[in-house]
Amino acid sequence: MDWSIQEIAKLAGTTSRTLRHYDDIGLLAPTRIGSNGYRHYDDAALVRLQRILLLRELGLGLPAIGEVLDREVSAPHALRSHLEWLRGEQDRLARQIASVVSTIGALEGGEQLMAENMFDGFDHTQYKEEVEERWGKDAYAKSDAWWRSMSADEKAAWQQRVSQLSSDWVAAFERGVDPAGDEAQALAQRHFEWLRGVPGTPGGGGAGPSKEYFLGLAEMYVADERFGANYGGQAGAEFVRDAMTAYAEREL
Amino acid sequence: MDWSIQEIAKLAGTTSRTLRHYDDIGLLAPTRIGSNGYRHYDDAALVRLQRILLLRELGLGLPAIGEVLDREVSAPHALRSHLEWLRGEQDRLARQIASVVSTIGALEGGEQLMAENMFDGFDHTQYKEEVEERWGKDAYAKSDAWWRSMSADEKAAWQQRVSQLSSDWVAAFERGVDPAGDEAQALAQRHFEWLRGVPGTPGGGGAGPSKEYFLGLAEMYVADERFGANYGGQAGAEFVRDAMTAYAEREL
DNA sequence: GGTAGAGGTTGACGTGACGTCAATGTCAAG
DNA sequence: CTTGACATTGACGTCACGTCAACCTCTACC
Repeated sequence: MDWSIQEIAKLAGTTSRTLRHYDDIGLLAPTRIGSNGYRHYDDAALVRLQRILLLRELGLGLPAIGEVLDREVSAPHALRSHLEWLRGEQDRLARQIASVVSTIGALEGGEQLMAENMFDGFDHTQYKEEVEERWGKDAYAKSDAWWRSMSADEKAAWQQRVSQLSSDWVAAFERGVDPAGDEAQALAQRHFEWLRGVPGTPGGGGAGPSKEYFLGLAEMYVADERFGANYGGQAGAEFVRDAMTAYAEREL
Repeated sequence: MDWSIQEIAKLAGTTSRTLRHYDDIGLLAPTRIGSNGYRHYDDAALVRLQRILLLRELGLGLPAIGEVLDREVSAPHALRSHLEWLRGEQDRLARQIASVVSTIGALEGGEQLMAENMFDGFDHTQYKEEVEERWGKDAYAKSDAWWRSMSADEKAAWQQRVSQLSSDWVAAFERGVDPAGDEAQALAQRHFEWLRGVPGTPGGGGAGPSKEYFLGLAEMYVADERFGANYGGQAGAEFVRDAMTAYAEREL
């Protein structure tokens, strides 16, 4: 049982380059090195190599594989934490796919690739037509002009406030508070006040948004997945909508 | 509208390092570079940056983003091919998760991390206890001794034959042939002849495997997800099983 | 003994999208 | 003048190798 590097590579279904790499990083040393520098492997090395490749196919990283084979951690333990990461990746992919699908749909519906994230990560201007139809033709233009008129400092401060509001929403949602309770209603009020500060939204700069606009916006948040992404997922957006709806019914 | 690199980074929710990177790769050049070398950006750059970040969140690569923004390809087209990729990744992850789960289960059931891939990517020796119980105590030992007695060349040739058989199975499955038809039955026969060449399997080296062993093996292929992975997935394993079962009923 | 040809070696670059120093220059404020 | 915040370029590290490049070794054949 004495194989050259190519032989053992073929036996295990990998390449000699990979074996040299495993030697370099100390994962699998050759059994013996000839006086000519050639690497030689025996059957114990083949077994170790096949275990390496088995774990590699499961997606483990080479350092983690080394720890398992050298008994520093148990295989089930390593696999279980690896499993968490795999599931996390799967979730991330699922969300990304949903976003891509919805974006393709929006683009094919004739919408433009708009700049997002100016207001709250949710591009209100994306709904230009809808907004114009419902609240007047110059809403978008006014909003845009207002934004462009701000200094860099003002914009940064604005964004700071926006992201604070957003993360407070997420925190409340994750703690599982009641959308109709005091805490969520206080957030809804802040959201209302915030909208009052945005010209281009009906009521912006004045008395604040109308009940209909506020309710419509809440529904749009749920309808567009990209908003949800900034508010803790679809369920987060629904939480925000419920709180906003309750607020509107009570106060507006 | 003239921002420093830090200012525009904050506005868009990214870092100055990222902006320098985008400049380096030609994705987003600063609007103006001062005599001191400082980068400056205007609102057109901000819009472009935000589009970049939007597409980046969907998972597109920076070169692909550049092509979309420079109108070399349409956004829906780019997104659709990206979507294929994402779905492929999702499938790969799902299979990997299934394998990890099954491996954890096997390990916790007291089994060892065995070397696979010696015979057909499916480690028959993993079923040592089952094999011993059903076909005699020395089956595993004989198989192991036989394998170790081969020269490197013989082993490589063996693996070549094995992988040829495997890929022929996959090809037949993917073409959707009838498991009970001539083509699949010819493959089942080759599988039978192949098993006859494996000592340690009942009938190996002699008249060939028994009907019960052949049927049991076919069921094991379906039961273990790792076998399926080498034969075109779960459905592939089922196809192989059906063909083998039909063969056994007809010929053995 | 010369010469292919197959196979071995080390060394180094490339992949993707930046994070993270390191060394150094610039600018406004006190 | 000093301090501190911010700017620059340059270069390494990430992960698991693929892919040359330049060179050495072994076997087979004429």
